Amino acid sequence: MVKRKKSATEPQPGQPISLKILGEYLNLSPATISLVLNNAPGVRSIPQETRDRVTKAATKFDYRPSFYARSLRKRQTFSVGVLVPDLNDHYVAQVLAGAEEFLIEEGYFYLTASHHRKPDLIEEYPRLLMDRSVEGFILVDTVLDHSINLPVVAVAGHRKIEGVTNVALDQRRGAELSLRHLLQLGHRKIAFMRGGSHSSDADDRWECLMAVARELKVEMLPELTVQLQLRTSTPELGYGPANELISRGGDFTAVVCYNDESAIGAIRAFVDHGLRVPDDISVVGFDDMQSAAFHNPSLTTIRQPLNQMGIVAARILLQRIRGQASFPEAVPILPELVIRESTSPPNPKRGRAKRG
Amino acid sequence: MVKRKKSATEPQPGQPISLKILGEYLNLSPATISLVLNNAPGVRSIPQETRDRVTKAATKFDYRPSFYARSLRKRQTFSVGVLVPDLNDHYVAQVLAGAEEFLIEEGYFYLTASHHRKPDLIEEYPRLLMDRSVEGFILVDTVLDHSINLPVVAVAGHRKIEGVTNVALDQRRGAELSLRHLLQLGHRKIAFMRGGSHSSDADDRWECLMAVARELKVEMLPELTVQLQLRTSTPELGYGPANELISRGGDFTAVVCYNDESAIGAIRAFVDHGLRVPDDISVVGFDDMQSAAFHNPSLTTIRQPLNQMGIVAARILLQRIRGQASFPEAVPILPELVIRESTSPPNPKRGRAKRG
DNA sequence: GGTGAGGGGAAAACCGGTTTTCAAGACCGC
DNA sequence: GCGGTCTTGAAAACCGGTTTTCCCCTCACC
Repeated sequence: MVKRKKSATEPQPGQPISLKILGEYLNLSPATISLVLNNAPGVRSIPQETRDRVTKAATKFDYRPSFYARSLRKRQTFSVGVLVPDLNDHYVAQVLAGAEEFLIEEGYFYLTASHHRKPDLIEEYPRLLMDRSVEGFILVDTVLDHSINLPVVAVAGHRKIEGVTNVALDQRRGAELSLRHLLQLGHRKIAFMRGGSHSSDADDRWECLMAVARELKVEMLPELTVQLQLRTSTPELGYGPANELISRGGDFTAVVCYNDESAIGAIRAFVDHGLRVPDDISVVGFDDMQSAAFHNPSLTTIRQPLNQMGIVAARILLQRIRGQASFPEAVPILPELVIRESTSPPNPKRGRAKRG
Repeated sequence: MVKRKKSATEPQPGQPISLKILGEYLNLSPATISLVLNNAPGVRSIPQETRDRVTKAATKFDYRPSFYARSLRKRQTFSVGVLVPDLNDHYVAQVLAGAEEFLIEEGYFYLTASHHRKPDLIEEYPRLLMDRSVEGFILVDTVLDHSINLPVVAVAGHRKIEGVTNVALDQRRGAELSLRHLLQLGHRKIAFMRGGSHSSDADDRWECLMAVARELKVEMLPELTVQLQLRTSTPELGYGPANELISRGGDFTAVVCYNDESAIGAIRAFVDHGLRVPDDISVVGFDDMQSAAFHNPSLTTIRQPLNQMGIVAARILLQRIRGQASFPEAVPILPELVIRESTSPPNPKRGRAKRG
């Protein structure tokens, strides 16, 4: 009776199982096992019985291929890089959550890098991530100043750069929604906040506001416009600028804020000056962040489907990575008006008196 | 005259540069180049002139070693896994931002997975991340139910599990701060919110509250306590429970909320019932999230140094990964009381009338 | 002139997979 | 009894590094 050579080695439990170990146990070559487990073409020639032995052993020892070894050979890492200004930002977090959802579903993970809007980091992080062989990038509210030799999808407006697909809100429609709403309520004296120049949506949104204001014959007075300066993602963003508006003594009954964060800061500033929102001043935000409905007063705002935008960004990125022929050059997203408590008709009794 | 063999190949620009390519260009073996670039011991024998040629060529062609190849051989990936319930959560985002700061400084990147508190994902993600050879885990507000064969550091309380280091707030002190503050203001009828059972801090915080309440002789009446149910990270978390408190008709002048998010929801609920904060009801939050100071009213709360906790977590994790002999079993963090507008002495004129 | 030491660098093994090539034996037809 | 095809699976090359081993050459010393 000829015994089949006995398994040389029963793998030690607790040790990581490699193909070689498995091969020794099964008296098969690593190559064969790889073929079977991947159901590769060419596995055809391997009889069912052997295949079963292989899969059974793999299950038994909970064989888990080394991702790094596999990636090295296949030149695919199933990971992407994500560049954000700061994780502590509603906009960023919501977009990221959406993107993650889609990526994980597709077997991708992502490496995050927060650049805090520092130019040197915006320059450096893409390189570091490329060193780690990410297959593409998602940019959230981040403007790149050089092009990258990989697929890139940007959420929030972006200058046209070769190879960057934009997932951008239809800012023009956003401007229409907020201005029309205020006009309908009866407001005519409207103040405006322009986003900081570092924010990638700021310029586009501003231009759309100007264009729509012109069409709707709303005046944008210089003394009633302020630009955000801070790079924080807290309501402080709008607190100072709102104070500035007040101290200029301008006459206005409503403010169109850059986003919800700054709107909350602005409301705080108004309250601190004894003004009531919306009775004395109506405030319109932008984004509809999760707490907007619970603020006091709750915010009237322009909703961006941020989660959805993250999903879309991830989907397009993977399409591009997979080299699918057609992907959109830019994907427009439609905002909605959400009416809550922070806007109301202007109070006729209370024209804001000029001060100083 | 014997010519040195001419460089066989000038690398094509645009092509990734490998050691082999560089070797052909320099007429050196890949091994030699690796030695030089890493300044490995044994490089001693290589003359300065050769070294210079190597470094110069590496710079010239911007040689960037393949991270995957290197990791494969060195069995080090310089990456860690981060498990969080949801990116859309102030607590999580702040801790994460802190951790990232430290990790990147040390050359580490991290892979994030949001499990949304689903048990199957909490089970699955660690495996997926280990497949990708993370060297350790940071858990944020996440309770693991099985131990992991890698260093793990948890932020927010965690059951004692083998191999998990806790970076946990001193909840007892937090309880003291909030209760003492309310007592000092004159409150005696205090309502309490207990965190949802899924939140890893909830039980610990609750027990500390009970203990401290007993010591300070504050009654915790069953009809004045509610437990959070939702798994969201929006103020809605506290909105329902606060309504519940009101509809029970209990008599209370202050509420200790589980966190700021629920406090904001609670305030909203009170306002919706025509109650004023703090005039009718004082509200204490927990966390001191970034917008707490800008809410209306601004929140009195117990501040957790979340950013710092993230940094500490990352530092300890790296210590453990590097096998440094001593690392703390658990790291206590001290909270602070931040007094703002949402608390004030109770209004003697207004005992909350029972309804129903 | 033989030997030993040191300088310089190539060669090879390795990490753990994937993929292509190739060989041994069985079976087949003539 | 001999070439040809089919099965089956091993062997080898490869991905791009790191690390150990080893070899050759020169020079000094005896």
